[in-house]
Amino acid sequence: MATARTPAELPVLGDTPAGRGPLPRERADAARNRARVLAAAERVFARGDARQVTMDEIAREAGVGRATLYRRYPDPASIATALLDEHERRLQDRVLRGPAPLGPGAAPGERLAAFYAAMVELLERHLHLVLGAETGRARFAAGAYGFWRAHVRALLADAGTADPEVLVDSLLAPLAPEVYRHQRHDLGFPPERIAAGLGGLARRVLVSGVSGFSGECPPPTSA
Amino acid sequence: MATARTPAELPVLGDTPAGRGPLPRERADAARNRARVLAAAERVFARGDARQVTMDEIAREAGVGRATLYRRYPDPASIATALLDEHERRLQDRVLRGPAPLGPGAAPGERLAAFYAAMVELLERHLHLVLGAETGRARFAAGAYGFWRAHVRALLADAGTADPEVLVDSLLAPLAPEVYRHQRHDLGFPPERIAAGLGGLARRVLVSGVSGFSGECPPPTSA
DNA sequence: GCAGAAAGTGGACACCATGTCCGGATGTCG
DNA sequence: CGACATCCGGACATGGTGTCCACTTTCTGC
Repeated sequence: MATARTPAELPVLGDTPAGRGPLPRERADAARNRARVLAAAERVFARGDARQVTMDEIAREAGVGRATLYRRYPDPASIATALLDEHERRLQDRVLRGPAPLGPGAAPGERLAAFYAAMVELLERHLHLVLGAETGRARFAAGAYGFWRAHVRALLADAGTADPEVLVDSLLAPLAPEVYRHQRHDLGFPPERIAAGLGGLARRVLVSGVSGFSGECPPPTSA
Repeated sequence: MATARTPAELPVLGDTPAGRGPLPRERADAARNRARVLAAAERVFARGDARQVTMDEIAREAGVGRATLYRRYPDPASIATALLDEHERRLQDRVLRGPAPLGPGAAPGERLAAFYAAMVELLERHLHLVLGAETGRARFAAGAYGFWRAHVRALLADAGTADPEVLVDSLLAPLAPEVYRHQRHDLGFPPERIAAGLGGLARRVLVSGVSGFSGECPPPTSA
């Protein structure tokens, strides 16, 4: 009951929407502009409110026309997503194949705590991008959310938690970028403290030995 | 240690931004238009995507000029907030002075579970307004969030939870309207199931006898 | 009642971002 | 080196924003 294994067929992030497919080779100027655009977007998102970055602004910063942006990305959010892709993929790999407790092998509660810590790290480093990428409902449609959701749901199921399907979104909610921004910058808590709080939450919710102790606490049946 | 009491000096919602203050009386045409605007906004938010309701749309629906809207409300979100005010105030009153377990008197875990259930009820009934009112960071700046935050923090402190200050925002995160919308409409879960999941979470996190792991069971308070 | 003052109203305006189109420039391949 | 496909970016139409100001409605004091 203890070894949480993430199912193999988890949804993994696809290629970038640009899709440098196998078909025709990408032209040199196109590649140059793609790099320019991404670099410029990184700067633009970093300075100022990521939530109201405009295509115009990125185009100006990159020194290209707006139509060039629209050729590949429909909106600023998708550019932020493209920038995040690599980082999220790396983290997904650590979850799937890395060492415990983030990777397979540890108890579900410990794995969830480690996952929380890793996500806090990601948010700390790339908050501006996550804020830019996940405007409201887009968060749930994103490929990354599907992966995290499947992972945490598997941990919940492995720990024998009641109704993992409905609890999983509640446990992912504290990782919404707006929540982290509030805790981190409005309230001023250091990342370690936020991660520690979430870790405590994880261990309390996913008590794997729920019936293993002497005290016969009736499982909290929901009303 | 069990009786959770909410501090008396909780921040309570102020008057509506219109501020029908003591100063000059509100003119008849102004009152008439205010009612028109609110009724129209209710309709507009209810039909379609609350996140992209525009001042133009509300003005047209109300049959008034845009400048009339701008006189009182700076943006659509503040109109939605005004519409929510009454409902949230009523719920705040039940939390402060109503019967247990939502009001004072029950164990912290039970009170949090009841609070979750009440919020799910509010979200179910007025989701379109909450979605319209809380665009990203505005959620945390709103007066209502301050109230819920103080309440839940008091419950955490009363249960002896470690670092309530940092945990409280994580426990409020599942109530973000976007999260509820996803669970309710993308995934199709009924409100009762969502409330039950949150109730289980509440009882697990707020185990009042946190240090005594041997025999302490949460009191079997019936709902 | 009535006139004047104050408050309220809404059409008009300038600004900005969006998303698309097309003439021209730029690579790539034969 | 020339032809062709691809790509670029200025220009345009659209729609929302927020403000200004001339006009109308209501309230108050005489």
